[in-house]
Amino acid sequence: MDYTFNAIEAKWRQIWQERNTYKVTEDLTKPKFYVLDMFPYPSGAGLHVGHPLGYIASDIFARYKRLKGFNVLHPMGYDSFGLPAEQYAIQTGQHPAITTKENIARYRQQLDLMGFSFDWDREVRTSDPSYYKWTQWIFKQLFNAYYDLTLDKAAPISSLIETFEKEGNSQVQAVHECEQHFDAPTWAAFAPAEKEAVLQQYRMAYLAESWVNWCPALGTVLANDEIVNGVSERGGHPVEQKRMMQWSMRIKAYAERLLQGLDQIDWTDALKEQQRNWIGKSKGSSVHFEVKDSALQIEVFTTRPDTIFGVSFMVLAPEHPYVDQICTADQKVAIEAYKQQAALKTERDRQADVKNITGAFTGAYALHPFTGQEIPIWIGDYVLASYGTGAVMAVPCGDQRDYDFAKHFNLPIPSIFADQDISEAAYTEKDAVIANSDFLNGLETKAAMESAIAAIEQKGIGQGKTNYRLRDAVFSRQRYWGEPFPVYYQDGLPQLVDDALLPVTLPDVDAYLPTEDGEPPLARAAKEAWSCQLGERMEYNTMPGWAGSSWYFLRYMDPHNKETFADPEKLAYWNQVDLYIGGSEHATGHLLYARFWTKVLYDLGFLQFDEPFAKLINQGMILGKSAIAYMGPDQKMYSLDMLPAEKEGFREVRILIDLLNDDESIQLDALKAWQPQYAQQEFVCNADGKVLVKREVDKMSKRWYNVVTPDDLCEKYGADTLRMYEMFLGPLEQSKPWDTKGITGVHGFLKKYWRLFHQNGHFEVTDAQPDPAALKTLHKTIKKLTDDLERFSFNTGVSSFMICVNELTEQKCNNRHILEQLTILMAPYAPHICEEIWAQLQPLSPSIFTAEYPIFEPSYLTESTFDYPVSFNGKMRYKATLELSLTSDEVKDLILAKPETQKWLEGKTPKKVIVVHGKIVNIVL
RNA sequence: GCGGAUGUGGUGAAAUUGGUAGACACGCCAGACUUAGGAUCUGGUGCCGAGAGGUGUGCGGGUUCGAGUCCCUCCAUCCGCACCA
Repeated sequence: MDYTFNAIEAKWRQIWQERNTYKVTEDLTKPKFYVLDMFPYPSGAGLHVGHPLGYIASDIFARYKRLKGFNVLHPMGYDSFGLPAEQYAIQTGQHPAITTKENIARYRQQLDLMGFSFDWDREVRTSDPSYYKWTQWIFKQLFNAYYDLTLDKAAPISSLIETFEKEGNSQVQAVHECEQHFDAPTWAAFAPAEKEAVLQQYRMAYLAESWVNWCPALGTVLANDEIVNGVSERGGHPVEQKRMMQWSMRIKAYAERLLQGLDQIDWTDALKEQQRNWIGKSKGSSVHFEVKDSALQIEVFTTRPDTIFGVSFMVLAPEHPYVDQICTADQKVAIEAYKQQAALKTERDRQADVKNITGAFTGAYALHPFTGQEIPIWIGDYVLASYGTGAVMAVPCGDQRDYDFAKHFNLPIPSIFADQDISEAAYTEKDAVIANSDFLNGLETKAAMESAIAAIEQKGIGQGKTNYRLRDAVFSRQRYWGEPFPVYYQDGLPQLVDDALLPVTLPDVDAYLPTEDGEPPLARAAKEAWSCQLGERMEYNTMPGWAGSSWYFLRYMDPHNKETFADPEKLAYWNQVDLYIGGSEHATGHLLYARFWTKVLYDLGFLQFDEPFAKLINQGMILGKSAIAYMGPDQKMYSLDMLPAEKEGFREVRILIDLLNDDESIQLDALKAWQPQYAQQEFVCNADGKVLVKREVDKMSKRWYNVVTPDDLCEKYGADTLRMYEMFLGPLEQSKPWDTKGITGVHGFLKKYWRLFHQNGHFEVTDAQPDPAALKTLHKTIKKLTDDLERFSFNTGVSSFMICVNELTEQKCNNRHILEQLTILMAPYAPHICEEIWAQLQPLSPSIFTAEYPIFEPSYLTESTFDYPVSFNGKMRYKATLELSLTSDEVKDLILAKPETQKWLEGKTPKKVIVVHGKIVNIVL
């Protein structure tokens, strides 16, 4: 009987669906386990073999946990708002909802082919109104919250308003940007617009004018992580800085907790380090410098307060608000010229141009807070307006950029480090002894910092301070295909739409582009196209892509709830995601925002956990191997081995990898039929009459013609083979090029497994007592497999199955007990074939996933003897089989008496003999 | 520049606590069976060497009876951040 994988897989896919095998409900009698994949954006290209890699791993783990008796939540859905569908809509006029629906159908079909154990009843789509109703609701909670520093958590804005009414804002400890101080009567006297303007500076979700990355070609604002090398990630359009009224999220308030929280979760160091980097905590001190002949004080932030006596000038960012006020009349022209020059440069140019030192003198001087010395104030574009206070105290002897600036403009470089040479470069290490610094003299960095901060605080000119690089996240986009805000404007003030009117559904528009006067696409919607129409107008912006993905893992717990985003009891039952698998490209985007929202929801009492993902694994990317052919100047296509040494005039063309034979030669007729430009193609063949191509590793993508789809492989080898092969390729975390060649090995293995049950043309197992050799093989495999799964080593798991089947074949084992246990072990990896075998073994059982996971019994592995490797000076020479009951001394004597030992001793007396019981013998000569 | 990861046969890789380097596969070589095979089976396969043997985990050093694994210097590749005060 042959292994007819196509028929078997189709059969079980249907049965699982009919029986709803993978449906899961809350079950308090079982421990829960939540296995989550990063849900995909359903693109028009469909899935390639790289996408399912993580899904296969998580599916294996989910099935394993289920067999182990856990109640496993393993859902899937779609991150279905996004730019590609909108771009397609702009080009074709087709509503993005239609495109999205079609793409989802295709994804579903492909995912089903792979035999995943998702509970599809829990599917979520971020673009579905029943889902984004709750995204809007969460936005409202953020709007109605502020960060209370005394409680160190988010709290309702209503309690802040109460405080304002009682005592104004002078005693309020909160994260805010409000410069204004007011008492209760003043607050009461504020007009509604004034009150709202104040509140906006406290709200977690707030409207403010901010510098944004504006992409004119796309007509929208982009987040930092949507920009790659200064151009938009999608489309590669230029991006410029622009000041605009935007919704933002006060994520900065959570900087410290987002940092601390990393210690509680099991993620890779690489990923944690990326988040730490992004949050960018630095400790130091603020210092105020008085400006000579002026009431102004310039505040700087420094991480090296110990070097304060080394300050010889100050540098402000060209955009710093004080520049115009302090600039002297005779420097006005130079400063204006420099400011204009700096403004012309895009942020990208400013970054690229590290070598060029530019700046201008304002003519003004600051006074050193300790020495009273006059310090020239310069402006320079190496100081960023958006970080710290937009001003630095320059310590040229201790900072290389300050040093370069000083050298370039001939500013003094006083030394404050004992015995350090600063004639060539700044001394940036933190291990020098401070000198020429009054009360800091003779101190080392750490002590000097402490006493400098103490002195600064005592003088009242600053204080010890922690700074974060993390910026508040811009939350509005001028796009169509995203969540509408639950916001309208009344007297120009933003107001929330009442819960009863949610969701505010996406209105139809006549075109998916900004309006003539630059308003977002939603401004095109007719009044009656809106599901509700309040105030003067609705908010025309939509939410960014990360809105829906910041909480989808919560909705899976209770996807159909109409009363709340998820029932508190269900949230409590499923709790954190126990295992999250996805790509590392989301390190500073999605994974940070999801943690942020989780913490806010926790603070507001909606969740019982404040970290969403307890353990996270990044799967590596599967790369494609492009086929590169060479076109000569004569327009002929040359075989790789027929290229002349001089390749002048030759160009590389990528051709579809499906047109290749196994020996990397082109199927010439197929190429001619592929694209019209090759219909009449002539070739320069090699001696074998072939045209060979070069293979190069690229990202797997349609545009490189190197895509391999899971569909073809499922058809040819079956989903079980593909699942196992993807795992067999190597460690999950590692990126690797896709190579289909090895798949026959895995396919052959499944056939060999099948043959264990079908030796005489029909299914046959014996019920006899299993023999010790088979039991040993089985239990060795149980132990190895379980260990491998617990450390997510899926590739070595597959090897263990191969070893097991090889050994059982060798032993001619067709014992029911042994093969049944093996089948359960293998079911997470190859569910279809194992379910089919199981149905033969246990006809009354509804599914192999109701079986019990095999229990490892160590006694089957106990041995009475051991093959001791005997090594001389650490080099293994021969093996000696000895009883394990022997003591180390007895082993030593027996080994020394062996003729092989005498041979290798070459007449010498061993200096030392090391016996590690049950491991090794080493003889030192 | 800073941070992180990786480096082992012709190829993908394994070696979990310092204890037989190269498991398991692919490929290749030889053979069996077959009208035929992209089927199946058997044997071999790190490199050098006829062999005995030597040698071998990016380079160089160290610790150890013993190092792919621990420590130090350097090199290469990939990823992230980057004028962050």
